[in-house]
Amino acid sequence: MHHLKKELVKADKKMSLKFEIIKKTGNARRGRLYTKHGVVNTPAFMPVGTCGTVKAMMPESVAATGAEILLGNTYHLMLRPGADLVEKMGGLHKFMNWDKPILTDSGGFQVMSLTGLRKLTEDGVTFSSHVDGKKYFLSPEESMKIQHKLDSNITMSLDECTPFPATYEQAAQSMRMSMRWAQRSRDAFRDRDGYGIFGIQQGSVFKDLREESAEKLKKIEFDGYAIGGLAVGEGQEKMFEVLDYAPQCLPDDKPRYLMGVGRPDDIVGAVLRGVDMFDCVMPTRSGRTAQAFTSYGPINIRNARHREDYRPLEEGCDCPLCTHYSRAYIHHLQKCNEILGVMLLTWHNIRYYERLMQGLRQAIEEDKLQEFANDFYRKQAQGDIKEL
RNA sequence: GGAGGGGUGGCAGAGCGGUCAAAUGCAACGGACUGUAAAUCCGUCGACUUAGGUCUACGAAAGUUCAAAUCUUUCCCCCUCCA
Repeated sequence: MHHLKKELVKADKKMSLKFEIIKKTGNARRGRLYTKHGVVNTPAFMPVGTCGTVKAMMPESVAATGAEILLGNTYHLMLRPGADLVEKMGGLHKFMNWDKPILTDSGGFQVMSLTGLRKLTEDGVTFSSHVDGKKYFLSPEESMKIQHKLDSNITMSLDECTPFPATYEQAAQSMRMSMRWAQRSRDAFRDRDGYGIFGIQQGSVFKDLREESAEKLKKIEFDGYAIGGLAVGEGQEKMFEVLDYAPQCLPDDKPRYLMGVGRPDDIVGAVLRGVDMFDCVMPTRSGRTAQAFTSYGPINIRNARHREDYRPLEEGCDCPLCTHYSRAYIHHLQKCNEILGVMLLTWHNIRYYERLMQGLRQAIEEDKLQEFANDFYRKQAQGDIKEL
């Protein structure tokens, strides 16, 4: 046993995160990712906890939804409370009372979303903090250092999330810089058992750029490969076009993570195309803006038609909202801007996502993914359950 | 009884001769949200409309004026203070 483990480590010296695929159906995979803080069953959805909290949720509640891994953010935590403090407090897991795996984004998304507040050079990015205007410098090396201090299980290499639309030249230039940064990130990453680093493919909507990016990343060797720069305004059709080839040029035996995606229908489509991991603010942000996810499509619970609806949000959902409260009540809470409304709806939305992932995983295991997807899309298209 | 202040769109509240179908906020109605600068943002919000306009509107009525939510008179309400 010991011997076997030693051999594994020796043979796989650089790789410190184990990933196994237990079943394949078409391009879809059912896998397990082993980290120091536990196992992640894939396809997996990671709720977003940017500032060391999944907004409006207690960590124990997040765990109760079935989520096995969270996303945190380098940029936000570096500003507040600062990486040194998190380290001093025993790492992000302990600090925020979440003992399951954590993946941290590198700040690459903020390179895109904070245009105007940042200056980009080959060396790195200088941000003017959106909090107080103070200047912060983030390079691949700096981002790795911070993510080490946060003690995240999965470190993301620093990239530039290429905005859309981009010309071929812009996309190529941006992608190539991200690849240089990927190498620098990998070099600065400290391998430890149960921890890993993911590279991020870019290339916008251009097939040969996506391929070139994948080749470069494979050469560097990562524990997992992310697909970045999608769901940034290109629309689902174009995104699926890219996903028809992008995951396939990444290594087959490593997890594939589609960053920032997405709506439930995006996720189902992406799983069919071979993606294993997702993160998105959609369930949490929507919880705060009255959008509720259901098997019959998203609904806006603030709409007047829910005012006197005594039914649960979703029949058969086991979240606290659906088990104990009516649509009328959550409608009322949201209209009154009550904190509880935000809490309950966030909980429901995350639970909806996690149930969807459970369904996808089971469908892959049972070789019924296509039926599952067909059923899913049929119901989504059908729209909200008709009023009684 | 005396002195003063006021009545504006569902509510609060600006406007005090033309650029006013009337600021702004709230409410209402709808939409958006994809590696979180988000408990946020964006529309609509008198009625018709061939979308250019047309009509009805700032307590009521009557006036002044080319022109009135804005000025005058009377009336009806409301509020504050003094008897």
